[in-house]
Amino acid sequence: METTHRNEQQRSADQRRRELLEAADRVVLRDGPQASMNAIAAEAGITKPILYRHFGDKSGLYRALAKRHTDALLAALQSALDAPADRRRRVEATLDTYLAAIEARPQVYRFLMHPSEDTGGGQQPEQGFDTGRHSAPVLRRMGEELARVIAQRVDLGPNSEVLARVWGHGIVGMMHAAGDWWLGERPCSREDLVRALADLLWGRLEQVDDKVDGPGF
Amino acid sequence: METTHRNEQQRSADQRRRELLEAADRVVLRDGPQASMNAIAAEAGITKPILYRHFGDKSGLYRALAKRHTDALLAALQSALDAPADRRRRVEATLDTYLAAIEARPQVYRFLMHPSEDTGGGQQPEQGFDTGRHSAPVLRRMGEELARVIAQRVDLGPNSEVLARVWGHGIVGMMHAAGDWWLGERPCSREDLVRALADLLWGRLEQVDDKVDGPGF
DNA sequence: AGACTGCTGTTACCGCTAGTAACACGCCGG
DNA sequence: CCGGCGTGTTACTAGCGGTAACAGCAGTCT
Repeated sequence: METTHRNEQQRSADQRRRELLEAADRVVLRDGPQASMNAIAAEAGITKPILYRHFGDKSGLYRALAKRHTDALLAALQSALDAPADRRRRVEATLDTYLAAIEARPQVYRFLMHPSEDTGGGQQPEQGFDTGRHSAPVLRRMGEELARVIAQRVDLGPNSEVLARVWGHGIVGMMHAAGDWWLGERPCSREDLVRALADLLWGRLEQVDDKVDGPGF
Repeated sequence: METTHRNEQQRSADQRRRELLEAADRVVLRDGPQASMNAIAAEAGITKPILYRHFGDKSGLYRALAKRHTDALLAALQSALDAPADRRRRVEATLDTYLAAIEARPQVYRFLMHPSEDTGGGQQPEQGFDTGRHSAPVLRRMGEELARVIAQRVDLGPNSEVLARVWGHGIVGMMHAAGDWWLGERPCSREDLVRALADLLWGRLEQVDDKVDGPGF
């Protein structure tokens, strides 16, 4: 029967794909985001063209690889965001979830934060200089998700949609940059960092007093 | 005289270096951050080994190139940060300065935001997985500068130093992420974006009301 | 049976990259 | 005249992403 054959083939292909992704995961965790296709193929016990048949090109493989981790991280953040508690506690829980994730597996974090890798190869001169677009896809998705939650739960008045998206991306960027710096220098505990960031979001920048010996304003 | 000769040589070398940097600048502006050493050498009218004698390797050239732009951007931000006005206006002016800069020259912005390019070449397997460290140097410098200004002008109570650095890097990350997203989608005017971000920093997240039809909290 | 199709896998290659070794010219002080 | 020094070149290596061309093995159709 043809359909059965097709299904078996399809199942086998999907299974193969999963195996390849797991092998790629191991190599990326070991060698960092610049792991070569050759190394990944060797880890999977095969050769390069098979990888290319499955994923098209390197960025295809990396996108598939990133999607798994991104989905997992976003699910964790969603559950923190949906916890039954007041807003301050939910914000702190979300920050802590993100920071705990990057603390637990910095290599995965580093891989996820790499931007789209551009065109990589050397053929097309990529004539059209596309604007900005430096951030990693995971940050975009987190920003959009947070914007959705903000717009859904909070009354921001007119222009609420755009305002929510600004805040979503801004807060995600704040979390990311502070987390990246903290991960490199470890200047304080995770709890302290969470509290400091939540304080910042809670308007302490407005409330704190000027220093009396400051430069006059 | 030997010293005269030496000085002339030195002056000439410095001038040459500046010429090379300007050529590299043109190529990076045209081809993006993945501009090749060959292309840069051709633009400068010379060949590769000279570039390598001047800058060591690609990341050396890129660091020298980035330093110029970073210094210029930081100087502009400093003057906005030092303007004689109240704190809210200074914050808005600083945000607007940054956003205007990335809006005016997105290619430069994109180049600056590229992280350290790792080891690039293929020699060392980079066995020791260094932690995080994804952010571009310009973001680190901006974060540290802002932290310095905050710690100097604002009274944050105990642990003020660490707190100021958290806020510095966090605010810079917020500005960067929101700016990157805005530059790609242009969902609103620059003034609107500045106001939205300043509002966020000014504690509106605390003040806004829950939506009455929200999921119950 | 035999030809055909589709999938998996290989080897061998292309053009590109970063980076380097080795050699050639000019200019200056001894 | 000659040995150093700085400037420049050509020609090369090793590795990368990506691909063409081919080999073997299933199952299907005539």
